[in-house]
Amino acid sequence: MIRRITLKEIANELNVSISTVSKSLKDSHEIGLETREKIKAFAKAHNYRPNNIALSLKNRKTKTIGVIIPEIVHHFFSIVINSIEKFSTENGYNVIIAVSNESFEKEVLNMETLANGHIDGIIMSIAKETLKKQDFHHIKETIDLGIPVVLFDRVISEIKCDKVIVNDKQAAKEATQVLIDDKRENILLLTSEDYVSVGNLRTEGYLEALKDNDIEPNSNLIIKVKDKKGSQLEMSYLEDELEKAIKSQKVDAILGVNEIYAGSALKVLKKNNVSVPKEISIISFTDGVISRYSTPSLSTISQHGEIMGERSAELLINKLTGKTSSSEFKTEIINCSLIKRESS
Amino acid sequence: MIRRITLKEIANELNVSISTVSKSLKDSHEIGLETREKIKAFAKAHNYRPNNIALSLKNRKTKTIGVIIPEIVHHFFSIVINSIEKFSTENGYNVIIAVSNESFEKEVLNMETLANGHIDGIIMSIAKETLKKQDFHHIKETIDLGIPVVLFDRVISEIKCDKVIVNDKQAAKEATQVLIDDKRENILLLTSEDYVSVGNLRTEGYLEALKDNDIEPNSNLIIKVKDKKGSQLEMSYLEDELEKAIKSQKVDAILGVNEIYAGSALKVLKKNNVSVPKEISIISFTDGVISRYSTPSLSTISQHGEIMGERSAELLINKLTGKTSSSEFKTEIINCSLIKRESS
DNA sequence: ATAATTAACTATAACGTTATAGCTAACAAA
DNA sequence: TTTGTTAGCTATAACGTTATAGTTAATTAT
Repeated sequence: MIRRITLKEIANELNVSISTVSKSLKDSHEIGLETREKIKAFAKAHNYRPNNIALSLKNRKTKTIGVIIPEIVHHFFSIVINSIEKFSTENGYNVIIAVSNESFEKEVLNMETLANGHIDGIIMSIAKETLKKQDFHHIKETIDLGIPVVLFDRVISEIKCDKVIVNDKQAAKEATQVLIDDKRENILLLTSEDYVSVGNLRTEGYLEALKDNDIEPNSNLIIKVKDKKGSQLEMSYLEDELEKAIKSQKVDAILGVNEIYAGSALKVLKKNNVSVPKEISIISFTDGVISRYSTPSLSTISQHGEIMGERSAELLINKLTGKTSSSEFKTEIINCSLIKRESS
Repeated sequence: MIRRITLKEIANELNVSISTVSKSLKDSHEIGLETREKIKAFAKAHNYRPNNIALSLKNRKTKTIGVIIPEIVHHFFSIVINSIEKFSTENGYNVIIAVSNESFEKEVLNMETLANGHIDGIIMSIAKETLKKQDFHHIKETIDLGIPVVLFDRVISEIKCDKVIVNDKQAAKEATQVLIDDKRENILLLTSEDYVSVGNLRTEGYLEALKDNDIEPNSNLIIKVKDKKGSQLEMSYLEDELEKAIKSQKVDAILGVNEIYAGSALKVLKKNNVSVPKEISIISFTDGVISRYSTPSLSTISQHGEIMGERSAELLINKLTGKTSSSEFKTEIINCSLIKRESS
């Protein structure tokens, strides 16, 4: 085992001061050329690398970004992380990941750990439980500490910070319109519970499209999937409700607020020998792997996770490097796009 | 903006020395009860939190684990990360993620960055390009620096460290046997190129099963998917080759070394109106979301990513805490299990 | 009464850096 | 000769901790 060499050790070996070594390695003209070259050669030969922890302490900067997400085994979030990681690395930042698992408590804990020196800024998407509780003190405290925060996807207006969102409402409206234009008027909406901001916005878009086309909204056509932790229950709830719904009334289209819901719906329809898209067509949010590999493949609304990740990282890094003022906040809206496949 | 309070500031405010504050907060009996209580109250009121960077410098420990993976938008890897994150957090460690994107250069870079003070140990799965190049100097150097490394899934015997793998060969053999028992003797293997250790082992298992049943292996029934970066090309290669294969010879089963290959195969079969599993049955590795949501759902061999992640983290943390000797290495083998669904 | 002990606290060094100010010798300018 | 300048280096403090080794003053033992 070879311990990493330090400035001090180099200084001792070459009988110069630590300052001389430090300056030489920075190629300072304060140090004579000969000494400088000698020190650089020695450092190189001994594979000197500055200790980042010491630098962090000195500079009060860690060059690390914390990302807090509700889930990691999730197509959309993993795409966003990937893109954050890519952009950050390119700009000299490391990424440290924390998963809240949709739990308020864990989110708070994660935030506190990260805020204690580990990171320069945070990118996050809020846990469902936090949204339900409406308790955002941890986020506010972090911001008060001078640590910039960027919220993406699941955001709240109450907090003043940079945000990156998708035009959920508009996208849902447009998707609904596409279904209506296809002469489908009994559109079933598979959405999440009200406190999830994005689900809510998508529901609004759906309702607006109906209104614009003078279609009376029908509460029997809106299924709000109860989310139980441990998604097994969640899914069977969805399946039961959907089966009831299609048996008790006419349904000729389904709009799902995420891929899992739509994928499950497709399974239910097939089980009931309903042909897709002939009898019922489907459009869903989240352009993930389920949509592409199911049969028929699902038409989806892409939320452009890569762009969201990149923009989030960019907004944060701009704050960290002082490129943008620390008191002015931007909300970037990414336009969704409808990817037409076989299900519609 | 409220800057985090430091020991020094508390000391100044209360007219005591920094040592007194430090000791009081650690409830040292060297300090009188009254002073101690006063300091603790003050610290609490001002929401004092020790600066982790300073602690890291002092203790030469960061309480952080680095994870280097080839991809993050990938069911298996994201499950492993999730599980590493969970176990690590429970044991007081943070997780910092780096993605090699299957690139040797990026893997080396990631490794060097992480090894410069950021982390106490590394868990990694080797990039394809690195496996191809057979250049593992970066991993060896890290180990030489006294930083413990745990390899999972894609490992190499050349490096002495803890490893967590799956009994790939045996699992492939068993899956092949299941197909043979179902009277399928023309089993097509969809595998990766030779340098990918796991693909290789799975191929070996497949061949062994054939041999055990006195079936002559047929090279036309083995498709080695060329991996081009940018998976679009990779997939069309697979689709073209597979289509040729099923048209030119009898095929009654397919074994895919991962879910993407199997999912793509399913698409090809459907396009060609081949009924699954009646005419051709499918078994694949990686128990992900594609397998569950495709129709028919795919029988898969689960690699138990959660267990792999947990074991990897456990092995590493045991090294970090000195629970296990730093010179003895273990290879844990996780048993795969076959999950039977509709495709076989 | 003097030495020994103890309680309660403080000073210092160290972890590995870097920025600032300071020092010394050589040489140039007045 | 005296002062000023410059090149080339060093000392010091600081980032926020903690462990070790002091330092007092009061108390106890002899």
